[in-house]
Amino acid sequence: MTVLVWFRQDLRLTDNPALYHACRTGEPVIPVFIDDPLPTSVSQLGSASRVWLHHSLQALTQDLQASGSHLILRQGSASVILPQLLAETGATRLYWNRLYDPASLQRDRQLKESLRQVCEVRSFNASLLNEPWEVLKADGTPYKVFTPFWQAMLRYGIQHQPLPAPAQIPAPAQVPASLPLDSLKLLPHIRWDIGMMSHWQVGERAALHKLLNFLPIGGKDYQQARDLPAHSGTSRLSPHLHFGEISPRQVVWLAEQFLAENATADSGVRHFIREIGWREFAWHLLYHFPHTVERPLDERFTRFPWAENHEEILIRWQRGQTGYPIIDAGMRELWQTGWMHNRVRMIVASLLCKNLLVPWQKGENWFRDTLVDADLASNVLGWQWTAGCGADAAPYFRIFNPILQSQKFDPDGDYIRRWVPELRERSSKQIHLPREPGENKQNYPLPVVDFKASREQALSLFEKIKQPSFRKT
DNA sequence: TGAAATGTTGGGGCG
DNA sequence: ACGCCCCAACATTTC
Repeated sequence: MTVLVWFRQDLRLTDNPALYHACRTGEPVIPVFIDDPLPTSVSQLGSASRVWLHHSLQALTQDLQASGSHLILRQGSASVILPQLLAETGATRLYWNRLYDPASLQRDRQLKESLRQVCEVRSFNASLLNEPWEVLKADGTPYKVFTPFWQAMLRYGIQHQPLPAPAQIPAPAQVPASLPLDSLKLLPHIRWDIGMMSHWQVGERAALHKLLNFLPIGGKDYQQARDLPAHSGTSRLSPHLHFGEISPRQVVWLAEQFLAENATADSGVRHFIREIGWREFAWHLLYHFPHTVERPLDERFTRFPWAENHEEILIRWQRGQTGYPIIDAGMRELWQTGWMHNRVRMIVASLLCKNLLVPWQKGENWFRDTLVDADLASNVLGWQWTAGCGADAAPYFRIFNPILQSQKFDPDGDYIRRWVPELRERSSKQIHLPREPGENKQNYPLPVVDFKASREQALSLFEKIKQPSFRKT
């Protein structure tokens, strides 16, 4: 009698339903992680995420060890590995926490179906406040607008208090063989990961620490501070949430608790909780509209005339060589740290889609490969929102002016100075502006596109597809 | 979770 | 004192 707990993106011991219920059986528990290259590219982890995963697995291994348990690592298709492990260990139960991306959903459904013959299979919700199918409009259809969705979610509430970490995890008499972590080859050959990871502390304990430090300080005027990329006004919890080092339920629970204990805490904390709501909304949408991973939710955009030959332009954008200081700062922050401030994500995305007319999927792919948080649903929501083809999307005419945005949200230019050293000498007034053609600044490129002209071009192109679609949505 | 163009108002300089 | 112009500052509308 043994329980297999299949870890995926729930790399924590606290509030981990699969692990919790496994321990409650009183039987020996075998935690396992499988590096499973899923067949669809959209489910593959990006390179930055794989680096994070390496460290997160390391942390999980240690935490499990402290509880008397051992994480088993395997590589290959889960539909092959799991039956093997069940046979090998004689386990009679298999527990996991659900994933909600289309490919994992399909795979897990099939697995559940087939393995049910040989053992008890149970799955749990560990990564969302509520199941994506639980909160629906009165007519039973999914929400497409955030505010009513979030109001309904708040009314519905969080159904359970976060679960405690098991005090002790019973180990089997015989621990199955495990691959060494290094053999999963999650780290790159050229060790660019070292610089990136110097910005982060990985693991469940680090995540909790970060949240508890953020609430009292960051909660103060979060609403304004979160828009200033030069300040650490955001929680930076996204990668921890992505790998389940902390659960959204814990985040909301602890934030609510903080509010209850600090009557004077301003609405910043509540606004922060609302951001967790956006993550929830993203998964709600992706669950109900799985095709939006690759195709626009708004069908009219399938006929949008994106630029054909955009390879070189895309590369300039990726490398942070567009000649727009705020854009280049953001893209370089992403490259160097695996993360970008949310306000800047919107600005760089707007430039790519609306001024450079590069299909949003190209930007989405780049973010997916370079972000340590790389959350499929949030990423897709964000890019479709920017392109104007998603749910609750920015109207097509909403085009960010990178200079105005820079002046507004990085008024002293500190963020630009941090990531674009070529411009450090510039005054706070000058630093937002592209290089003038005559300006002697050979190490900083001229702007990749004329903002005003490209804006007008985009407006006229968007105008053409504006007619309502005939298809009912 | 816009930007730019256009419209309106009101204070101050000045003849 | 008054009209006139200029132009911020703000509001509205258009893209």
